[in-house]
Amino acid sequence: MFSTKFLSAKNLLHWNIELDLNLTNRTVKKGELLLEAGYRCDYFYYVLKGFLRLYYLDLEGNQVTHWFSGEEAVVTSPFSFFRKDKNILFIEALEDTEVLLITSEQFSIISHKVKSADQEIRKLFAEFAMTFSRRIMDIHTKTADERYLKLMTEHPYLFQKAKLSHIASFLGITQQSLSRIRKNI
Amino acid sequence: MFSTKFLSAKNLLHWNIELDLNLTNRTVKKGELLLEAGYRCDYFYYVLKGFLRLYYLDLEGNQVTHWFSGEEAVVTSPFSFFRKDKNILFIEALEDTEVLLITSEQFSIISHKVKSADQEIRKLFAEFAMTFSRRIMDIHTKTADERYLKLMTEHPYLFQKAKLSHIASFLGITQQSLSRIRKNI
DNA sequence: TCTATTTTTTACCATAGGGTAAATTTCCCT
DNA sequence: AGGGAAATTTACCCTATGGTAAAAAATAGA
Repeated sequence: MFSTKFLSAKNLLHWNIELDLNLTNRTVKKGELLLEAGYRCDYFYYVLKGFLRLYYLDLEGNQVTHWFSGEEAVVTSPFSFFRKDKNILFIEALEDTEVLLITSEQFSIISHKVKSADQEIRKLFAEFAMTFSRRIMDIHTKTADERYLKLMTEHPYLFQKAKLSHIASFLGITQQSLSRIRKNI
Repeated sequence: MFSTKFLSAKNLLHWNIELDLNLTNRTVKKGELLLEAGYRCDYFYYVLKGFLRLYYLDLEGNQVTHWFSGEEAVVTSPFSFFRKDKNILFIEALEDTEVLLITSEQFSIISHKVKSADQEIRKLFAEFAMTFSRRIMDIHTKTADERYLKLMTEHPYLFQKAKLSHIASFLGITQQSLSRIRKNI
């Protein structure tokens, strides 16, 4: 859900030629996984086309949606990419999806050659931190109904692409509760 | 709660002389506010000594603790500092506290002169994003009891410095629920 | 178009945690 | 040390959401 003018398809493809990055891309069919828990995540994924869902499994094995990511957005499994912790995230394509893969080596090249790169990425992460921060505030101050309505308002297209069960776990409620909420509105 | 070797008192005071930053510091007595909602936050605060609590008010006017920050950590009101949105955070000193104030201008000077600055700050924000991310996962998969025990284990000193009402709202429960949880353990 | 499968809704009861209020304990301040 | 204020605990009932299970609706495949 995060896009940045800096990490745009245009810039990336330009740098790919200019800086000889050798960026690769990958396509994932609807319903298939771009990344599985247990496998290291060595990339930033830039979504050229399609729509992704990030989820993990709770102790009972239920999928919990952590994040959605659409076109022109950047996504990764931060615990794995930055810390080399064991990756717990699955990344699933909710429609046929095409991504550019960016390794940390390739990103280093960009950041050496493009003066503002680190600063721009810093901004991107500040946005990430703020969004998660805001989400915690919403959990602590809004009811499930209010969070649902807010999501509907801010990301209506989500309801075209994701299943209600995905959205329910993203909101931190069961599918049945979401169904009940929808009924009362 | 975030420290970074890069933004350390040692480095900051060194740069202050070397780069002629003119950093100022400020002391806040226990119980007083370093920042109030409604006022712009123009600084990164580096905590030299003491302990801070960040909170905001919900619609009923109740304080909701969003974050704690101890010595050698960096704190700010990101929505205000980065986006120039209206600041909603209060920063309260839970004990006599001394902070270094860093403006974005001063930070720019550092980042122009110190090669790795933007990269280090990028790491700091990645840590922030991951911590908030993890907190959302905990809210979605753990009971209040489990979140309380985790906090006790990971940040025991918190219980020396903060009131239980602060901790309860940080965990997203009422003080009465926290009391009940403590009784059952 | 029909059928099988998946997704969503509905219904029922169970439970974690909230709200109010009062009792108790702890902490300050003089 | 004593008294008043603040913090914490306890008790009560209430509500939002969870869990299980089954019905209904929607979707996809042949």
